[in-house]
Amino acid sequence: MRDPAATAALLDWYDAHARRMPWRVGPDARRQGVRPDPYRVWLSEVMLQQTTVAAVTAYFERFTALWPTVADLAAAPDEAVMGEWAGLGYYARARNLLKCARAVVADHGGRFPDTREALLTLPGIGPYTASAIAAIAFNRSATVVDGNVERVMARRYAVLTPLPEAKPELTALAEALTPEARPGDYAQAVMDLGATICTPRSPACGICPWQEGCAGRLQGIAADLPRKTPKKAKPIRLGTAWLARREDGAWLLETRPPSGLLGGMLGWPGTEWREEPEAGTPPVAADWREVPGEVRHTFTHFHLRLKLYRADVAMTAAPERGTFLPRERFRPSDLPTVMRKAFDLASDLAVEN
DNA sequence: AACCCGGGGTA
DNA sequence: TACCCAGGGTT
Repeated sequence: MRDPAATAALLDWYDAHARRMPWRVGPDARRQGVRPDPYRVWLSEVMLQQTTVAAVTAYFERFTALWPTVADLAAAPDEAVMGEWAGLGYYARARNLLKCARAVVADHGGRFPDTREALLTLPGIGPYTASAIAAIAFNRSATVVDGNVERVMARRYAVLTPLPEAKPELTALAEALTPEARPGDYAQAVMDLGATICTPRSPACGICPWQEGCAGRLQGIAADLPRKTPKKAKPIRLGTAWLARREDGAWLLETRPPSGLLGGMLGWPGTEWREEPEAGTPPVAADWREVPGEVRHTFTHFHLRLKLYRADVAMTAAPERGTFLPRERFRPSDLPTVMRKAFDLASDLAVEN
């Protein structure tokens, strides 16, 4: 049900308190009719999938400096993009980012389509991102539903159904409430509200522009919403990795398979990661030394404990797995975090030798 | 519909 | 520790 008074209160609050972000157009420019660049909106929204604003900002600045337009990104080598994405997580996003940029250039003349429906056909653009780009970049009245919006709706309407079962209900409530005017600002306003006032714990209901219409607050249950079905405990998986350095300083690395965990990223040769330990074979014959300690890292659905071995090998070494990456082409920042942790731990050992 | 997929900040 | 996050793809 539309609520013009609530919409006005929210937009007033947004105009006064909108968070500054590199991909946003400031209020002054917006009043002069400046629209955000669809490329920058798209890039920021993909980076923001399951990732916080604080984590995204530096990556966004780096990407737009390296590749100012979608055509620049489409022309970039895969390894360059995967390397720049390293550390941000959910690496399927980076693969789909490139696919999408190349599709925009090849199929849409280098311009993003301006409807939610057309945006939905592009790789890596789902219901949330399609609505966000349509509303923010193209001023279309699309309903944006992310974790913030789900929480705000669950509280505003005191929805007791637990997530994820409640998703359709919360989406319908958000759609019914979406106004026709200023769709992009409205979408970002609800999300800002969820991020800064209607927070998961200890919501600041006393300063909320929607406090009067909020059933959750009236019933005193806002902080307990949305309800969630319990999650499964994460199992512990074990693995071994081998870090070999050649005499010329090159490191033995692999490009991981294009799909699955850390797909398409650089990594150290090693065993599979399983709950039961696995012996495994080193990738090259050498005098392997055990690295004291272990790497601990938590993924979406398991905890990993990684045992490391390190060796210095001759120029004549012939590895059965992996490729020696020359020192000048190896940047530790190109590694996903678990692999960078392994490098850091093994490097400490090298100093002692 | 269920499952897979990172990483960091926060309480 | 557990939870949270401007979700999407695959099967």
